[in-house]
Amino acid sequence: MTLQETSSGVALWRQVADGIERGIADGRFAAGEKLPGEMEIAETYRVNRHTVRRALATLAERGLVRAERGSGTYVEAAKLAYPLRSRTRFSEIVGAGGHEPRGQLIDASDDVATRELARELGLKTGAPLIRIESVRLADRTPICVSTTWLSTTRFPDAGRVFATTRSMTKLLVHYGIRDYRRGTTKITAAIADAADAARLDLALGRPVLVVDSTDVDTDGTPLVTKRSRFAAERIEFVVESG
Amino acid sequence: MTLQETSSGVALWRQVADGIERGIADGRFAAGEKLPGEMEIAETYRVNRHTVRRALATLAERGLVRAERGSGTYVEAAKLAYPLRSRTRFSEIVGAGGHEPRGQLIDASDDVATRELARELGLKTGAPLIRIESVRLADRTPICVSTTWLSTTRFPDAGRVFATTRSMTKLLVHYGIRDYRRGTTKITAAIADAADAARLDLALGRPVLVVDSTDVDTDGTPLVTKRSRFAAERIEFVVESG
DNA sequence: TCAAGTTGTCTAGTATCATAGACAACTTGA
DNA sequence: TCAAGTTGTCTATGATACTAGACAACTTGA
Repeated sequence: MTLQETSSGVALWRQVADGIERGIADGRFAAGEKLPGEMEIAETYRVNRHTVRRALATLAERGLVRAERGSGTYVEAAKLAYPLRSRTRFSEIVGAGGHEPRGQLIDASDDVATRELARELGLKTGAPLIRIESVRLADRTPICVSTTWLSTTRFPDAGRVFATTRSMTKLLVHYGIRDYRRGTTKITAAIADAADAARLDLALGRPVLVVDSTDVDTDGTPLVTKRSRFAAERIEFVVESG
Repeated sequence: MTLQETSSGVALWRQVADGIERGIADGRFAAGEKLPGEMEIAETYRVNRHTVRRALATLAERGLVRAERGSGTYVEAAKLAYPLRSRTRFSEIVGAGGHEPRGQLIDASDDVATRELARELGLKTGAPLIRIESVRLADRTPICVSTTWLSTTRFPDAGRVFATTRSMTKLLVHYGIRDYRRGTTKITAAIADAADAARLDLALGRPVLVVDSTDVDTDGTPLVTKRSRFAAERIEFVVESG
């Protein structure tokens, strides 16, 4: 276990805290168990004991661990049960993206097409769009936040329609579109920004899976494009092939 | 665009650097394009110009941007597109993008099957395996590190064969397997550990795409299973559908 | 009871982070 | 040619991060 020696822009105490949190998340430190002593952790990460204490303090503040004077520091929280593991298919998560009635509208606002968005939607750069920010949950655990763009010309008032229907499928039906399919899907990963971290209830610096996708109608005409950010520690995509 | 105000353990310059990098990754700043001036970026993120310069310096060091005195700072790199199909080969993808693919053996050693590995490969827990650690590059830039497991019984001496052939496809041909296809693929994301970060020439704390996959022969019999870690900032998976 | 091991708290010094301002060196377009 | 706008470099200051050492307060088990 070696940390960054050159300046990485991530504080040492944060790296230690993340390391311990990962240990809790993947079961190396089980719930209720005693963590190694502060001195031992300090030696493991080759940092000062005060640095370890700072790391443990942030974890304690978030309720992950509990320190007992004279005794030790104990793991408080159990890993959340994530039902979206083995049974879930990529097509159901991403293909159904935003179509589940579980979604929650955060914000809808006007936007204009960047060159990228215009190309995805088959519009001209600067074309008026409606941008919808939404979050989806499973068992009250936030799974992903999405930003969806639709053409204002094609779907006037889409923000309000989405707010009432809370479903992208129903929204499209409202505009006379009964069937559509996935056009392209691109997947990469990034670190959650402050806003996404807050909405996903994630610690800062935690990774998210970023999925860019565009849905098209049966003729292949682009309808909506969106960017979803999934909490990587809560999700696993399964690609079907063969 | 708001940054963490309370102490998050992530330096401001790093948050700015990540923000700009994300802009490059998602196309808000296209390759070759000029970034906003340092003053403008500083105002956007509400930080000092020196902080922006520090952020840009790290991006320049990694080859993502290039500063020109008196003129501006320009976007240098684009992400490599990596299509996910049932028959994709690393060499074909990289070669198709006009880059030169290279594979490099890091280590080959004996291992035994955990329950997970045994299930993937259709073996019994504890069965002898050969574990191969390798890294793949495109034009001298490391793209991914992989850990590959093969049955020792089925592929005796596989480590040495791989060392000479430097290609999984050629290794399988050596054992009389002419064709194979992708069985399952699971994708998630994580933070690079110290070893992977070093091999991928990544800063610590940077995200990787973790791909677990198993290749099967034409009968569906599992041949090899592997876990690959892709540098998320250099790659984008493209799922083809419809 | 007592020694060993634990967390809690204090002081102090050095390095890095972030801000602020000024000016030099250079490019671009009018 | 010249003004406006750009990046490059310098000095300076305060806040935060990290290390170091010491000791108090407390728990545990022999």
